Amino acid sequence: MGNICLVIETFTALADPNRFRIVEYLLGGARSVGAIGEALHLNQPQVSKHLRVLKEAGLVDVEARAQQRLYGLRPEPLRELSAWLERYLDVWDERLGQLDSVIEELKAQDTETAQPHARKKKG
Amino acid sequence: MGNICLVIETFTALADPNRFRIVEYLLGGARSVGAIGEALHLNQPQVSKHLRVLKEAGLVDVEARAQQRLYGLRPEPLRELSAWLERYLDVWDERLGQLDSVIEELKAQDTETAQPHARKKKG
DNA sequence: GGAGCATATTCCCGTCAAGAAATATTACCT
DNA sequence: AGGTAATATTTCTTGACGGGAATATGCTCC
Repeated sequence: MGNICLVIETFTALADPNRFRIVEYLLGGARSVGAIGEALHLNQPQVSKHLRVLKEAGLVDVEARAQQRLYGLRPEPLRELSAWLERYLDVWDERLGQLDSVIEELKAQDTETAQPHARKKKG
Repeated sequence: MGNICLVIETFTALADPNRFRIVEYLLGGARSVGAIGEALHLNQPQVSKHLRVLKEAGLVDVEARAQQRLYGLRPEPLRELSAWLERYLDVWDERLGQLDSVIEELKAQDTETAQPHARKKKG
């Protein structure tokens, strides 16, 4: 299980609309601070500050290129998020499965009257 | 593509540690307000307020049971979140694939000197 | 219908974070 | 080294949010 605090930090970082837009924009590839600001109509200090938060959350990393810095996405936090999410999706799928088995059981009981040949899945 | 604002709303709702804890707790099944407060050491008004936010984000729903109300998780927002996430994971897997093909290409160029028999993948 | 429990809402306060403008830092070029 | 472009940081203000206490609503049972 990945550390929970990191997931919350990811949520916090992505809860801000402008940071979310930055991340979405960076999905197209690493970009400079100026390019981000121009594309998203944000002034430069805002972009730098948001990138700072994203960097502290591990969502982006920097690569110096001449006098500008390219920010690009880092997969790790969203992979952790995915791992966290999976626990929930699994539980729901499981519950669906239980529902299925209940349905199956009902069907089995139906056919049981016709043919004495039913099986149960779980113990 | 699910609506983006909903994903941000999900992030916002889960960015608060106590709301996050509530959601984690509810993964074990629907619980009453009092049970949540007792389990997580939160006083009742806080729990109600956090549940309100979670409900407005669609993360929980309520079922009245006698004089108490049972709050349970709703799968939809986290499924949407999963769909959003998949775009990112796909891109990264894709890039890994490209990296693989680059490596393959380099290998091919290596063998090209030995045997004149190399192939390229992409046009 | 009143008593009592479970939950929801309101009010107030402290804190924190985002936005804007100005300034500081860094790196490249000549 | 000075000039300039790109980025980072600071300061300030303001609005939003969480926590606590008190109060309001709703439901059940007698």
